[in-house]
Amino acid sequence: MAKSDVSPSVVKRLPRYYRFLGEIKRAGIQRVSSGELSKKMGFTASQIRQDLNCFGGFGQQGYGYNVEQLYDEIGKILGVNQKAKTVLIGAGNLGRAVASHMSFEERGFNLIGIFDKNQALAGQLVRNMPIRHIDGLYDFCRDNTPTVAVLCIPSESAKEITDELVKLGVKGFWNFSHYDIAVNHPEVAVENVHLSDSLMKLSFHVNNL
Amino acid sequence: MAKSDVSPSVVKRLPRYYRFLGEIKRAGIQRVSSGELSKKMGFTASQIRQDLNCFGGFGQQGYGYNVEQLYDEIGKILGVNQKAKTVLIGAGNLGRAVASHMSFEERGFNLIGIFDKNQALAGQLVRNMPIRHIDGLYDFCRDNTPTVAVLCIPSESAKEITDELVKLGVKGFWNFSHYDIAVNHPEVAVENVHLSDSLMKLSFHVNNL
DNA sequence: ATAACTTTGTTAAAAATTTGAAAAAGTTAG
DNA sequence: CTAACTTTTTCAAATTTTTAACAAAGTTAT
Repeated sequence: MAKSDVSPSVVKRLPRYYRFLGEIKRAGIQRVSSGELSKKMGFTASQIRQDLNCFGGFGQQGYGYNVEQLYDEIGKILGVNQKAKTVLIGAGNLGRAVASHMSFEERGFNLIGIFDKNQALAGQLVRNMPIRHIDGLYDFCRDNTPTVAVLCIPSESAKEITDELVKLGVKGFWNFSHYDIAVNHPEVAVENVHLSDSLMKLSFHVNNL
Repeated sequence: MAKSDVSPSVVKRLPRYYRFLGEIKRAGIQRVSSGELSKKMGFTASQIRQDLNCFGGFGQQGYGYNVEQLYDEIGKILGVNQKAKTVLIGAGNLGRAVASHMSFEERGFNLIGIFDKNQALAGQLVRNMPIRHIDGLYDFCRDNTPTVAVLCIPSESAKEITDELVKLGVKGFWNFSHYDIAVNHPEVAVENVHLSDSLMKLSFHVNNL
């Protein structure tokens, strides 16, 4: 099956598999069956087999899956060995935390620049990288051609900056803002992290236990 | 339809509706049709009508939906007017950013305590609230009975703390750690924010455009 | 080498979600 | 007040996702 035919539901679970396999691999476990994965991950064994089979048979009857091989294969599918040049826009509380906290390199990204509109932040180091003023974004992108942007900015500024970044060749957005990139730019890849949506979902569930 | 019968897919979209209705309400718009919502939000009109109908007919034929009424109704369903007592565990980069950045009060939560195992952070103010040492968590919970916890801690510490919090009566977790609460405590409400999963999903999509 | 056992790959069925379309109800304009 | 129009509600069809079951293949123990 071609990668682009993989259903959204499967894509959503791939990172879970990857993380879990990484854990048991580091724990020294060499083989694992769909049944064991099922018990520890909370998916049905049937679903796990179905998912993994989208990419060709990695398992072996009577044995199960080789942890390291499966880990590597899923890593390849996810592209975690890529080095997509990435800029982060917005170095407020959230932006700085994301910049410092995330292992971009282990997930297929290479963070090459951090920008903020607040002149006072300029020069301050985050992750050993100076915060740059947003005015330099255009030139920076022209010179360094990043393909991915992380948006940690308020939604008011988001439309303008997104439009510019798309023009400058950015193909993927990790979007922490409330601006709806996907509706306005259906041609790029967008992954939204809507923290307040998540919080409201929790509110719903807590109030309906 | 009873709230607990609402399907996960619908619950996932409720916060989107709530946010968007809030925006257009603040912009002074008083009525809206499913067709307009569709165009601006990127769902089909049919789906929107189906979703909103789960909770009883808020709309009126030939007119559409009253923005303010619909906003209030969805707010009630989500429980954003609640004040669930909430503790945040882990005041590292991410924890501090979440504490400072999120509008807990507007989403149904009341943040009453921040904890960290790092003694050096104790007393430091975040959101006008002193960081407390984790050793005080037990007494604090016994005295203040929080019902929700935000976990911004590494997964190694997560199991122990989660077990203790569940014993102390915490019913909902906003989980930024990689520890799988839901598998081990199926009785509580869990909303996971797995940033690295989201990042890997973006990697997949960027590499398969 | 053989037999019993395990576990995958695969197919089919079931369940859930999304989309489409028509009937019912209310609005707006003349 | 009537007729044309808009839009929801509701029902049915199509699609997607999940679950179940079984045959095929390989492993392990004797």
